[in-house]
Amino acid sequence: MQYWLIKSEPDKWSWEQQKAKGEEGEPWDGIRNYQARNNMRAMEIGDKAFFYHSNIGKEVVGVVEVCSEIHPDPKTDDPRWECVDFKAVCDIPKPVTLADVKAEPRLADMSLVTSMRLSVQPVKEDEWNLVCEMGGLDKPA
DNA sequence: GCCAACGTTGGC
DNA sequence: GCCAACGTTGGC
Repeated sequence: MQYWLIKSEPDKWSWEQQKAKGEEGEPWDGIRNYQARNNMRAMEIGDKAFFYHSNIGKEVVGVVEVCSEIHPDPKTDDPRWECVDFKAVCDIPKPVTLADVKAEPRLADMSLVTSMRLSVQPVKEDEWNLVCEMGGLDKPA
């Protein structure tokens, strides 16, 4: 079981749209970065990820779960690009903003801070637990 | 809307 | 294989 963080501009694909898909989930297509794709290849069904709104909001708004194996990106014929599907798990009661993360010394090594532009990134277990706590979840998702 | 950071592409 | 040019991301 590993933890991740995925970014989306709410203009293009928002948390509300993700939740509306429910159990069916949604392919995380459109990733055109090798490191991000490699992270998706390392995912297993049942892994959890934070859903982060970039650009607008700049906050962690929800928790999703990997619900498919890696498969070709349906949006392109280029065989290099693959993706997994995510389904919504729960809201973050108090969204954790980028400013919150930067203000917390224990999160200084989080990829969100150190690899700002990476759109699919790993999250360490202690980081995961702390962000859950900051977000107002009683116990980590 | 600007611009810095950074990844990718392509010429040599 | 280097590196300049270019495109994209994402914070501000």
